Amino acid sequence: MRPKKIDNEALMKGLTEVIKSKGYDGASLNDLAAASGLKKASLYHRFPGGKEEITRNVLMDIYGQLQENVFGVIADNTRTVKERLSIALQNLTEFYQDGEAVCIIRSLAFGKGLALFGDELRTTINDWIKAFEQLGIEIGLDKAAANDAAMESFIYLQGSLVLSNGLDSPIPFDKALSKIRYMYLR
Amino acid sequence: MRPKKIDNEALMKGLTEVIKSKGYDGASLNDLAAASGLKKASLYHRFPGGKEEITRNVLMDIYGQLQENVFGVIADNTRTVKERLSIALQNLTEFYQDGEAVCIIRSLAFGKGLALFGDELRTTINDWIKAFEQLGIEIGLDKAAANDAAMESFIYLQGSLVLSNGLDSPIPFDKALSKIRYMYLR
DNA sequence: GTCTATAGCTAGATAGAC
DNA sequence: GTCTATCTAGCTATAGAC
Repeated sequence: MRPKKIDNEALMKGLTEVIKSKGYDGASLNDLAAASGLKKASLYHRFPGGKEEITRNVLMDIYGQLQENVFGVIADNTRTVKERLSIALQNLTEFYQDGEAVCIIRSLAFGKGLALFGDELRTTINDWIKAFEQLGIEIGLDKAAANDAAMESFIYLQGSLVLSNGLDSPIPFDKALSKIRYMYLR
Repeated sequence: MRPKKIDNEALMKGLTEVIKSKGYDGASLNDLAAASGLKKASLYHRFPGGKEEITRNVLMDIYGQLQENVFGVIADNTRTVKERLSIALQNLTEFYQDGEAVCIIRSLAFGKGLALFGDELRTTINDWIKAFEQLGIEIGLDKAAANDAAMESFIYLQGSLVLSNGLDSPIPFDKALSKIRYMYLR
């Protein structure tokens, strides 16, 4: 087996950057090739399903990162609620580059993206809800209130990213994370 | 001057539908022509600037609708705050089809859309903030708190639409509008 | 003002050499 | 495993008849 010119990690990093910033329709294979360091034909060797397979892999990669750095942290009951929240929110801040980055869930949740990746998107969103719901129960909320709070945390994150992206300001994102923290530490 | 086959209102309606649901990159001139009832070349006669001009017109049209049905209603101090909120939120419910519709602000707030229409998007968002900020001041909030509440209302709307779109459920959108109402009527 | 026809280009995707 | 070269389809945009 011939060694890979670009290892999987570097490859996914370049591909993810393009898909996140340009969206599914806006990202061309030329863009993806340029950002990954491979030629188009080589991308097809790695991902025979083309752009759709590339995007699905990017989405699952991000799903894995969220599981490890957010959902998993939130669920780790060897730490206090406060510690878990601090780590998870810090990881989210890095993940979304202080509100500068676009969330792939949002950029795929309409048009062709929703049709192609709706199942994966719903899984990711539901995992978010489940993780924060459980955290709500731990601080004493009943099931319904915990579900409300979990949805609210997701809404804060997504809405503040739209606002921070649109106004080109990190402030809404930063404030939204503070509000999420406050929801669970009050 | 030869009469138009499709009047401006019907034309904008078809174009808006496509841009909103498919986004700037996802909407092709064939899509736009099919939805508008005109052929591609006729669209260029009406909009010499092509897809960019079409999208800018759609965006400004929506901006006008928001001004009339939301910002203007919110600012109409011949009515009580409660009345104004009820009408504006009802109009938003129709505008976003109970959470089924995609918000064009969100679908344009990244990639090529943000580069091309960033100014118009910022204007629209800032007008939203200003309208709700003024409403907050009317119910007794100080300037900073009113600004916070206004941003929060925008965040609730956008975030709940991402959630409702992603989960294909009207519930988050509906609850978010209730929360906005509650913020100003408590 | 709308149309058919088409130019010119870029998209996604594949064949086959190395 | 990666590349150059190429195919076909679709794209944005324009020319010119009616």
